[in-house]
Amino acid sequence: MPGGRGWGGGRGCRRGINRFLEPCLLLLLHGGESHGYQLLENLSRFGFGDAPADSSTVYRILRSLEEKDFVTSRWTEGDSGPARRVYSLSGKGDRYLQMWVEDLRETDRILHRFFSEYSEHMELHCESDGKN
Amino acid sequence: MPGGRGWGGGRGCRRGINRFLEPCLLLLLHGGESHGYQLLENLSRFGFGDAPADSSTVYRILRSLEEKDFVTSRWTEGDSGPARRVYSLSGKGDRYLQMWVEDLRETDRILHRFFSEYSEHMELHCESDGKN
DNA sequence: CCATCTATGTGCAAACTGCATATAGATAAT
DNA sequence: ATTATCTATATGCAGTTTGCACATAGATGG
Repeated sequence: MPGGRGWGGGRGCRRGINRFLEPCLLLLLHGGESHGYQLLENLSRFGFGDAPADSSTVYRILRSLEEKDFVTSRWTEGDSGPARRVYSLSGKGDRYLQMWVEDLRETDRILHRFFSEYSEHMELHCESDGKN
Repeated sequence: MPGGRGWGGGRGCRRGINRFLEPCLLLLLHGGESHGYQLLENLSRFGFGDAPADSSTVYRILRSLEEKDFVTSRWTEGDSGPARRVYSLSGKGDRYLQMWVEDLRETDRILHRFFSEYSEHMELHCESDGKN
């Protein structure tokens, strides 16, 4: 099962768009520097169905973005709570976001191609074919 | 890099929608029984950007679909060439396709949520901010 | 006989992800 | 003061998916 909504997903069970958290984080950082925990909360704006995004995945993506120089980070002492690693988007990261957007537009086209194939096909099979 | 179009992808480099070949194959089989090689050719109808879908992936997905009783298969001697393993969609597979479609609609919603967040954000940043 | 096309498959390594768990400072409750 | 909870970051692990390379084998044409 594709691990999607309603068909029981296990550990490595994936669904939806690959690495989709990455462009979401990049977009959030385009709005200004932020730290992992805050980004995690702001990710809810993108409404991932039900699940509120796994924190470990978020932190790992942020570190991998830094490895590739798409973001930079520095430690700061907040007004309260433990120290935070604050990330900022770089110019390279900005361009990377643009590539992601193009890629997602292509994904969107592919998705709609599927939907149109689907409805076109289902028009010809509108009688409920009682398959066993 | 997300392995997408234009940023160099390696072996385990994934992109786009997870297991997307699965609903495509199910939809093709909904149109009538077929074998792997033929399905592989018909997949071009879904226009996966440039790459024409990897054959090993297609064959593996077909076997995994049979394992879960979403399709059945039988061997046939064609008019020409080697024997073919011909797959047929089962009723269970038909329902599985419906779940896939719902899942893809949700993916579509999430994708458009991203796009609207993106354009909404970019409206406020229309001046080209020369990030280094 | 050899190259090529048709057709199906395995091996492998890289990559992604969700869950569990670890760590630790700060804050609130008892 | 001790304990629990919240904030914040991170690692380990195992399951899953994927693309590339490669293997196998029958059929067909030169």
